[in-house]
Amino acid sequence: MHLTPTMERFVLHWGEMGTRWGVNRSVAQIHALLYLSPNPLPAEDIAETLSMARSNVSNSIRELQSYGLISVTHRIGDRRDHFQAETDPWEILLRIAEERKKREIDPALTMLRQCAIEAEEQPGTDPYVKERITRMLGFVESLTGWYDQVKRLPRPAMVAIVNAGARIVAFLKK
Amino acid sequence: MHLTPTMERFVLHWGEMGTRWGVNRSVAQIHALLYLSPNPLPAEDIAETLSMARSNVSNSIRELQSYGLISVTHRIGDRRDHFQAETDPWEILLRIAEERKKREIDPALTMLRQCAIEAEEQPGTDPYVKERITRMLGFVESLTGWYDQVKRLPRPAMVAIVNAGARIVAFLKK
DNA sequence: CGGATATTTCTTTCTATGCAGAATTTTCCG
DNA sequence: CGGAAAATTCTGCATAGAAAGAAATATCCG
Repeated sequence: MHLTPTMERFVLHWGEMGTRWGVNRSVAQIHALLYLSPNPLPAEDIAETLSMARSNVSNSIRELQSYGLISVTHRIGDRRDHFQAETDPWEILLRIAEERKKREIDPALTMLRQCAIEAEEQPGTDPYVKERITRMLGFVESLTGWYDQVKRLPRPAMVAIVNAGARIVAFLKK
Repeated sequence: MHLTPTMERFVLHWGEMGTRWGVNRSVAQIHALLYLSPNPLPAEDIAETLSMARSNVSNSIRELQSYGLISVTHRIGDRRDHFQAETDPWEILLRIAEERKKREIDPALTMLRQCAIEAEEQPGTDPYVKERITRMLGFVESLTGWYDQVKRLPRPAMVAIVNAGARIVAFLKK
């Protein structure tokens, strides 16, 4: 697949962004490429277009699949896998959020709960320390609770919330 | 400063989290330590408690300051800087969000806008590619617009929104 | 079954970044 | 003004993680 200068810029920037957001450059670049591509691409093409090793594409694809960001399709008379990306930005955001929650937030919650229990049991624990831990735990719990509810909403509802912006508060007061 | 096993666990986990969220281990560990510490700590103590080089503490402190997460205080008869962390989780979250937006999102927006213009100008550009770029741009713009409004809200309003959870939609329909 | 094509796994570089320690600069007090 | 204490900047090394390439495995078709 041929990259126009615009596509190349997009792919490169997306790749750099990835490194700042918990995935490596290759994964993010492939994601960008598939996001832009009008049609599904076989791994070989991806490797060639992005000048990276075929094995690297293979591993990166696996990572993208674990996020649920890409899917496999086939064409008659071609036994290679063809990959295509989810193209709805909302869906992309939510799938990434879900996976990162699983990988990052859930373990953090476990740790915080454990710390809270320990701090309670250990008699000598500084009350300030206790308080800081339980406050942080409560905060993360309430945020994840909010997230768990909101993520189930139909897309149009999410759009409505975002469009309402800060006016949401006015509604709440009613 | 002495670390209880609970504090140590907290600090270590926070450090690992940091690496997944765009700051390095040292920065996150220091942040965790200061978050837990009942009183402000001088750099020397931090270095000793966490067994890291004094220079490393110095650089990490600078990073934390650029996020607005810590502040400097002094004690009479002691000319060393003493550092203390913001302890309100909401404030912590918002300051991190603000800084990451500046570092990550704003440049991404610039790139997307540039790509959108380029794609428009270049006559041969695939309409699908154009569409994907403008959709992503619109999405990020609307999210950041939402964020810019919400971040200004008083803390109690944010708490109210989070506590309302998905019920927020019911309000919107009214 | 055999061999071509496709894919994955394993091993080996390579490189960016984190961090320690040295060197330098700044600050403050006698 | 010295010179001690504190803080920062600089330099280089060590290492984790990313990516390449080799080797192994799987898939499919004649």
